[in-house]
Amino acid sequence: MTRFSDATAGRMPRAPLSDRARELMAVRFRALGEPMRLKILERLFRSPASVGEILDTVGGTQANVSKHLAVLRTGRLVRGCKEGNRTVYSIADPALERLCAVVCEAVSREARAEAKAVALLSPRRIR
Amino acid sequence: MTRFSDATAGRMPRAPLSDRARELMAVRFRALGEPMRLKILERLFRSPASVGEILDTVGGTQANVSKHLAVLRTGRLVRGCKEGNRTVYSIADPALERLCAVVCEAVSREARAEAKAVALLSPRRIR
DNA sequence: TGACTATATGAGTATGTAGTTATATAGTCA
DNA sequence: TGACTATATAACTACATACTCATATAGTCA
Repeated sequence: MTRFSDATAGRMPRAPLSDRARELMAVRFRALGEPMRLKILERLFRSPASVGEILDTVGGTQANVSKHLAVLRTGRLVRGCKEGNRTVYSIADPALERLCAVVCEAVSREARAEAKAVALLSPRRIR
Repeated sequence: MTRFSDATAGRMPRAPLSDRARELMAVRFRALGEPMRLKILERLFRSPASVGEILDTVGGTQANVSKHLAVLRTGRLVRGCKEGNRTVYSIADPALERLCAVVCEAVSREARAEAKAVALLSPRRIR
């Protein structure tokens, strides 16, 4: 079996990961690496929703959203549950929102830092 | 400026993100979505290292590693520092290891769950 | 200076993937 | 049953990106 054994809270294991483990991690990160999919997740963080409801929030075509949901399913980030006619999607891993929030904050912090740097370079240039 | 304002610890902001914010997040996640790059980061979690040292650990061609490092730089996950002849790379964001560890553990957990499920389906089948 | 070392980058190829339109599948309701 | 609704998938196009090989850039050391 794949060696994942010595993962420790907040730190990466001391032993190198297996190729398989890195591959699975990459699938998951790749699934998060697309704005439309982040938008879909953002919707699902609020509450579970059917494809139609997601579509109302994020826009785009039904086929496209459906395919993005397939990617998210494959990465095990969301789970789809048939309810009669519809499929209701929900977040599969409770750690996911925190994960996104961490990156969201990092990006936000840097954007602010950059804005400040620009302001210092050209003070009062924009009225 | 881009609106990132109301990020909160561990939760995503209640207000929808801007397209720009989602784009920046996606760049970062995409940078993590590649096994070779995860391998490089794994090396850098241990300590800063020059391209040559990274190359010794992760293998592959110099050109390829160099390009992966460029992607990681663009995503602001690592930082390169010229030291004479060499460029020494290090992790740019201290939150990064935790981020990877969270995903590593999630993947690990599911791999174990799946292994157990398989074992239940075919008990004692493999001697 | 010239030979050497370390790193980055360009060109080219192969593969992946986001998006579209059209269609298939499957549940509901008359 | 047939019409309708909700979702998934196939075929296609356009574009991105991982990799390779070759070359450029820039520092070191004789």
